[in-house]
Amino acid sequence: MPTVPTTAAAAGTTAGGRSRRDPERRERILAAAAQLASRRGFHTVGMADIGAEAGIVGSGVYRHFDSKTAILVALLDRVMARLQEGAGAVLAGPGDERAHLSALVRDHIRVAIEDRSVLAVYHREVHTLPEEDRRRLRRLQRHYLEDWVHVLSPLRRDLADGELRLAVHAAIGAIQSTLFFRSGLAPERLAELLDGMAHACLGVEPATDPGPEPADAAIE
Amino acid sequence: MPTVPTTAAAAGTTAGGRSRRDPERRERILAAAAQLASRRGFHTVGMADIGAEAGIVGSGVYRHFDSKTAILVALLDRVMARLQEGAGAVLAGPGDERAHLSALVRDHIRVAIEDRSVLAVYHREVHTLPEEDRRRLRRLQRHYLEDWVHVLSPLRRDLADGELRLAVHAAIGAIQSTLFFRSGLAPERLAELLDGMAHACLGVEPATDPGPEPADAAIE
DNA sequence: CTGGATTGTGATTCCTGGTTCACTCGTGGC
DNA sequence: GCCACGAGTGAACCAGGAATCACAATCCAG
Repeated sequence: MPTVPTTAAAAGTTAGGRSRRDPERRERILAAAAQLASRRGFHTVGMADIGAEAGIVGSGVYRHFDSKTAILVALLDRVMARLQEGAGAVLAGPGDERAHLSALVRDHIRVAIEDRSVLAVYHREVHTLPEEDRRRLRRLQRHYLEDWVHVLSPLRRDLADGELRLAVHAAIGAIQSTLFFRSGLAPERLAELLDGMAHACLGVEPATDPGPEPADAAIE
Repeated sequence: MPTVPTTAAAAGTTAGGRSRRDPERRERILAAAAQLASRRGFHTVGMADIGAEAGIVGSGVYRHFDSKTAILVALLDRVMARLQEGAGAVLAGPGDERAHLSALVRDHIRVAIEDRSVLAVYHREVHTLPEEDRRRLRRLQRHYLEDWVHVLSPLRRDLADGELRLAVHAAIGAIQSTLFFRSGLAPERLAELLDGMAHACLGVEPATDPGPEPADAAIE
């Protein structure tokens, strides 16, 4: 009755595949937390749930994270970092404002599709974080947003400062709408449509030139 | 040391203003819950907080609601109903698809600005509800969305079904972006910009005609 | 004026879920 | 092969917060 690893993965001691000691357990925990939290909300999932989904028991998670919120923080930190890196790579690359802006849009779409669940969690749970972490993340978020505004600004001279920010928020909001419902569209088509709508929000024609490749340019 | 009503409001027995028995206590509780939850997240606010903000003690809330989640449900039900009523009034009114669509956009913007906090709570907390309530609300949400799709469809013959839904989601996402940051813009200007961007997402020129007035047409 | 229903209070209960702990087991270095 | 250490386990602990209860104050009928 005991010792039978219940869940899928069946990370059994002897069974095929990974041994009881999983070197990437930490990753699996993060993935599990992201997955569960995006569906049911972070506070409704217990350590037991997260552990189970990651192939261990609830208390075992504490071998990898100090607390439950530490998991959340790690998760959100990571996705925010990913956005920043993308933006950094874009802005460091060649091209004019138009090209840069379009590249920013495309990179955000990429993250929204690839890291869908984590980004959804971010959007819903930042404000539940303890003061300090929240501040830090919000600051990063503001920087990221500022990158967009800075590039958009010369293209939309008709907009005041606050209006530029609103436009950027709206564009990102449009992109992230895909986080909250399953369109069922093929990823390419999805990306294409989001791209068009984000640009429409910004009031800027998309740069036809694919622009600087944001892919792993400045990351590694 | 006891019996001194600690909190602000000082809803004291004799003091000026409202008596200890507030006829609209229920409303104040809902308002308080919306306010607090929109800032700190629903699960991080306690019954004590809600009560305090509403001028009573935590346990007193149970005179008006059966449980904590009952408050949330009442809140979300209400905002969803408001959206529906608006859409119903719009569609019942005169005008072609263009006019209807623009009116839908404007009504959603109105709700997003007026009921800002409740809508924000909705967006973040629907999926934490118990199965049954969640289903019900999601169904209503789908109906509402369907209203938009139905009107948009003839205007965007180039889009497939799933693509129409995506566009609507994106437009609403753009509008609701205003829920999550303080633009500081004047409400009229804010509404104007959101209107433009939502239409841009939908790929439809806004109807210049103000269209049918959604205001309290079919509500009372 | 009086009795009953309603609203509000403070203390108490109770339980969920995060966290800790003592212990076991597998692994990797010597 | 042996030892030390890190990963995983199950039981126990514990706090915080939702919910309950007995009681007081208020309002409204009749």
